Amino acid sequence: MAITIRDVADAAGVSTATVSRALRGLPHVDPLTRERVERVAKEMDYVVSPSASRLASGRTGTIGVIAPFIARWFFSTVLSGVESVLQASDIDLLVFEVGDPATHYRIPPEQRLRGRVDGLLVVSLPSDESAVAHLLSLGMPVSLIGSSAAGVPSVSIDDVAAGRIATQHLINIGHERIAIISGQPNPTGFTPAEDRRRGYQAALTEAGLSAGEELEGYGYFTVAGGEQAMTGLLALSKPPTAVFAASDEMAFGAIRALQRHGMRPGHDVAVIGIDGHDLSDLLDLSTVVQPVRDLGRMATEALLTQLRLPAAERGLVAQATAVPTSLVVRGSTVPSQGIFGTGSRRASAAVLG
Amino acid sequence: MAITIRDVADAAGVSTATVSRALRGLPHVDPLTRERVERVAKEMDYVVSPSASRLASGRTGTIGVIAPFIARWFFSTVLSGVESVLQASDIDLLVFEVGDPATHYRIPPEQRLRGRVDGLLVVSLPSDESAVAHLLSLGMPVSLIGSSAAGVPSVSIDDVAAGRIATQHLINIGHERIAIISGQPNPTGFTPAEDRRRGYQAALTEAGLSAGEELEGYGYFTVAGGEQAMTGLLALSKPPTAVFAASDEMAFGAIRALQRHGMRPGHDVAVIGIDGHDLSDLLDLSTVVQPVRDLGRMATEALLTQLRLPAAERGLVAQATAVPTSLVVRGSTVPSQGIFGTGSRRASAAVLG
DNA sequence: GTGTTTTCTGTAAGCGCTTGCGGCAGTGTG
DNA sequence: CACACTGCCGCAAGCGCTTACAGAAAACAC
Repeated sequence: MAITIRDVADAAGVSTATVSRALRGLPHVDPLTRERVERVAKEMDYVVSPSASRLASGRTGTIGVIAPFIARWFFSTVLSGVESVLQASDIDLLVFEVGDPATHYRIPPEQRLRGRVDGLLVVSLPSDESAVAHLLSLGMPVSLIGSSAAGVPSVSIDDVAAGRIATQHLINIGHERIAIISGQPNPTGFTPAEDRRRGYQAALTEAGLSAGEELEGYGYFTVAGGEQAMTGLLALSKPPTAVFAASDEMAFGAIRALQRHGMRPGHDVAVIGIDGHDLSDLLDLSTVVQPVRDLGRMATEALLTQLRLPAAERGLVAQATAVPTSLVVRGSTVPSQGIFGTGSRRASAAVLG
Repeated sequence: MAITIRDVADAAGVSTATVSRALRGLPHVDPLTRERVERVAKEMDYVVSPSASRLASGRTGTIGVIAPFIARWFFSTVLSGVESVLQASDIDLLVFEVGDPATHYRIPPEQRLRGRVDGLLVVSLPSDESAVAHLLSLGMPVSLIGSSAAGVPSVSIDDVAAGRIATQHLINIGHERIAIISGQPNPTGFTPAEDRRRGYQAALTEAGLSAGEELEGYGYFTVAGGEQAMTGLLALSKPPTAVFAASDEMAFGAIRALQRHGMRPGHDVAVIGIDGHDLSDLLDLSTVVQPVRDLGRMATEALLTQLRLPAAERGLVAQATAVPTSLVVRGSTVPSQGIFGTGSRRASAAVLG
């Protein structure tokens, strides 16, 4: 049915070996021959059979992305960054959704990977020693996104610094009773939650503030998780005046909890998140922006670089790249503006007047 | 290196053919033999080589998802629905991000697909005749998600009905000057935008209201697009009192525009969207909820069913499935409540009291 | 008991590429 | 002019499966 390399070879008057070499840009092919083969192949609308090529070469031309979820902002944004790089490189993208890092996350078993992908991008790997070991035992290039581990290349922000920046901002605008909402301090959780908390604590300590343990709220990295944690904090006899949420979605949840209590973010309680979520602007949320799409992009490029190297030279460059973040201040941390920016300010003024 | 079917065959004392048949659950294998082969294969930790299997069988065990974007709520949610079905079936998922339907959307060229996937899931296919034709010419099972076309199986909501329901709701709560924000009436746009507008117009007509053309706002299906369109509407000499946005993200944009103008959604201008976006609850947005994850799930199941059929029997069942929606009313269409639901209501009550 | 099925299993021919190796011109070198 | 190179190219052996097809054995019929 479909035309094969044999057909092209015959039509071009060369052997299949030459067609293969010519089409893949390998050396040892006469420029004129190459040109002729390319022309013939194009005319015949020939396209290499991926399966045959993979079987013969042992390479799959595919990389896998392992992520806890697909449908959440952070992960889908990373994914689109990955895709953008891959599009130019005719490498395929295989997606594995593996569930929550804190609970049922698990790297697809070797059988699911072996022979399917040449390399792996792992998003939000749990800070579990064995997970890292397992990953390395796969014997293929790996690149982490959004978390890091010794001995594995990774691309992420400096989470400790991000937590510190967010917290310092709250301190700078005059808060002293500052809570945090983050993921459970779970051994199998993932490092960013832990690191951001460390940044938070460091900032408090540096400012001479104490971080009461009752000001640490935990929850899933979701709107619901943030809402629940914030609700808990509001129930304290002495609630915080400001909250640092370890993700924008958690911050959204905090905002929601405030709303439900008839309070206004920025006005009654300051809120800041981390991420630079698409909708943080809409919700007037201050946040430490991380270039999520670039995270995916950079990690992919690093992985592709590895893959292009002969296997022997790999792994010598397990680099951990930290990309810069930027603080974006919005109404949720500017008391005088209230949560809804211009609009609410006017409305409030009207009511108050 | 890796162990092959040959090794298993030798260890089990049978031929490779028998191993192949036994492991794939084909008939004509003695139960005892099958059991033995399975045990040996397991002990040896054998896993079939995908490339070899694909080359020999001509099947790829992979389906492709073609979507305009990956990082937007609707698409990533569909994708996760697809994944959830695939996870149980050891079929691989290849993702193709193709860009905006209204502009540079284009189905990956045949060469990119041939030999790579057995079937295709196409999300938000442009209502372009040639795109459909191209798709069918691929000669592989296809299933559309979120749009429909004659002769191709599809899973989507009834967009006309959804538009009508949303608009009727606005009419029901007393509005007469109702605007719409939707995508450009572009021939290469995608059908939902068009259909939702038709539902809007039908509802107006049925209610004896006229739809002035100046009340039709256009923009991209994004927050920015919605904001821009809403801003235009607000600049009218006689702005609408209610707005139906063809997607929740556009509705978010509309809300944002209102905020910027010092107006409150639900209070000054009613807003309703379509989608049931994760954050519509947070923004107190009324919306016509569509079960997006299920869309992906159902389409995938339909596709898998097709793939399991012998090629000859396929295509006879090009069914267009319409899944039900549900109207969720929130503060953005309940004037007395204002935008912030319970919280604001209480606040208002306090103020009013 | 012979002839016919049925059930199970093996043989072997691919599937369409890649790649190590060798051959054969053509070009330098002494 | 013999020699060794160098540059191109073809041969052919796989890569690890799947799947007609055929054969052997067991089960059944008469």
